[in-house]
Amino acid sequence: MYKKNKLTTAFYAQEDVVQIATALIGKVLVTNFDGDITAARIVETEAYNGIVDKASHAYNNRRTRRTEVMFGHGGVAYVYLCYGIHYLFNVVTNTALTPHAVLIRAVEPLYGVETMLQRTGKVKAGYDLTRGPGNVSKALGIAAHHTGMSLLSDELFIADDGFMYPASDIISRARIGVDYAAEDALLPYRFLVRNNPFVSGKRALNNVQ
DNA sequence: CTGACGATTCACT
DNA sequence: GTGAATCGTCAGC
Repeated sequence: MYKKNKLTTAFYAQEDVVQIATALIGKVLVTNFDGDITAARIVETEAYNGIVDKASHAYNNRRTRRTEVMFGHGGVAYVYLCYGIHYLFNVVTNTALTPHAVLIRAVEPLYGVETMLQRTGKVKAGYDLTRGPGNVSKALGIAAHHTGMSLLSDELFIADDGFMYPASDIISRARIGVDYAAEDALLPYRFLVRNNPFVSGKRALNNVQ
């Protein structure tokens, strides 16, 4: 399912991470772990612009065991534990030594809802099933050990199924939870689909022009 | 080795 | 709106 339409190495290697974060809106994130297939359309992303971005883990060339994967080539997963509880799934972009990444913050389920319910322990498939980055990883079965996995693999990849949101429905906002990043916290690096109920944050703010 | 903390979520008031 | 949960990571000693 969707395997023939995987995004390519060239897509992930693009120079402008903000452009990639925009382009990922509407694409399909697919996981196939242990025979359980789940797929969901991306409706919210955030760009992290490498060493010059105070909100990025790689700011100022901060290179540690955790961030090392971002310093490799694009097209691989960067998954880390946040607040000791939630795994956040990122797409590494650009080429080696340019540690760009895009955080997938919300998706809309397309396939495997039953599996998502099992993974999350939820009984009902509401908007909160895949709303917010922690929930996205949980529903799709993504955890820390997937860090470094290629997005060209058959277990974890992103595909283009031809669907596109109207450009006017994709809007930008300041990123969430990055107040520590000073002036960079104000950059409009968060992209979301207007009026989409799976998008995280306060509803009203997403519906505004 | 130690302590502080986070690209969050959920239950509760 | 507020606060707790919970642990890997990282800087500092």
